Amino acid sequence: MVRRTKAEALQTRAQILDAAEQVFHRKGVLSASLKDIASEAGVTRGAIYWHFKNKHDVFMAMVDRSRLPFDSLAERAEDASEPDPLGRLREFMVYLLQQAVCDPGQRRLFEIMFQKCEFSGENADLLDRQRDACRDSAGRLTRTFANAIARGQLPKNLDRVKSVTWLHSQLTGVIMNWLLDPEVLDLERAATDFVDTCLFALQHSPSLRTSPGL
Amino acid sequence: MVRRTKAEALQTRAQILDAAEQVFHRKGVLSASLKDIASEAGVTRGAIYWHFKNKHDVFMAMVDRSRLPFDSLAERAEDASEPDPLGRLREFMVYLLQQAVCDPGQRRLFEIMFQKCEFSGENADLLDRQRDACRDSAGRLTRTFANAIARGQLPKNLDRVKSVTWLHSQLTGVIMNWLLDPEVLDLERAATDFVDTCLFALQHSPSLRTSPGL
DNA sequence: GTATATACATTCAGCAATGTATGTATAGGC
DNA sequence: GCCTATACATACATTGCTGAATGTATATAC
Repeated sequence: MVRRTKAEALQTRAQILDAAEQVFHRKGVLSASLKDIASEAGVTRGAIYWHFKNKHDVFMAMVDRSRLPFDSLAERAEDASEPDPLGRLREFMVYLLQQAVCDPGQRRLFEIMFQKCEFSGENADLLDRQRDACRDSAGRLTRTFANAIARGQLPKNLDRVKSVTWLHSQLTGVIMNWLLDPEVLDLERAATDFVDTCLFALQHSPSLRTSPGL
Repeated sequence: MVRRTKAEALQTRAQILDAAEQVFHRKGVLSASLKDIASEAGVTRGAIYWHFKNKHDVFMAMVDRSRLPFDSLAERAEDASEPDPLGRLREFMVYLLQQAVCDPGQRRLFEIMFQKCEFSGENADLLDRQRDACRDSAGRLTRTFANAIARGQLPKNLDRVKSVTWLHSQLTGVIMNWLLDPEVLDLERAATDFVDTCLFALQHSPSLRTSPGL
């Protein structure tokens, strides 16, 4: 091959990331070699080393590429002027679960992160970033909860830390468990019931309140 | 070194598995080499190849070694003659969560499985075994639920598949989330509240029933 | 007491992946 | 129309690990 235009170079970069996603998903992040990714992308390793520092750099770029679609939905839920914060939160959670089922790219991403990835060595910083992302979501949930409490959608004496942590765990748990065994349950149908059960528990479970007697 | 007695050989084997646990936890399963494990165990790679076929075999042996303590507790909950199946289930879940916090070995195991392990290539069968183990637990939960329903501890029209899947997801989600960020919450204290919230939802959430109106 | 299987240590060949160095043809600025 | 940075491909050296082969000293069976 020869020198491409800038637009073509960007496309090459995207091709490499697409290929990486496929290969990471098929063989696992650590087991995948740059040779694998290169041949999947229809280029040589030289091209990869031109666009990226090394495999870890490719992986990070691939992860970064796909954090966008969820943000807008989540933001609306934590907007203080939103009259129905719990409704937005419900929408968001259902959407997230259904995306995991229906969007093959999203599902692949989840499977890579949950099953095909070692958080160690070079990837140790990825664990930190996961933790940061986790705390971000927790912060959003906390603000959304505050709005919901102000509007009487959640009880005033809800233990914020406990309930946020609990709800967040529910989401990751459902996704992870379903990915492990997708056959046992039609998650797309069950999503709303799962989410509603979580919200029901938030609203009514005494064990998530600060003062047990209320 | 020289020829050891059978008892000493068994101890060597255990040493290797202990070392593997440490090294897998520190470097990740795929990144760890047999050389690492050997030097951690104070033996040479020759010793490992004597006791095991390869690294994957070591890993499998390490995983198999630690499935025992939970079984007895879980079994009591699914015993049809148990007068308080939900109470046993509660005990078991709380115990499981607290073990993840307090028992360093158990925690290490969880961290290896959740964060330091790629389920791909040679480890693909491990994913199958995870799935099997998951279905085992689901089966136990199903039987326990049946007992609880028979004894009036859970509603008659509970959707078995949905509720079992949901509860199981809660457990794995809580453990996984806490392992990612142990600082934000004292899980040992929160464990009972989390479990009670889950049980509360099982008992009262309309979204887990088969017929919504009841 | 001898023979043999055992429980390792040591050595070696070979591969596969990585990173780098170099080649090369073109795009785009002047 | 030339020059240079760009966007790759190709070739090479190095490394680290694996698995198997071999060595060896001792339990243990007989």
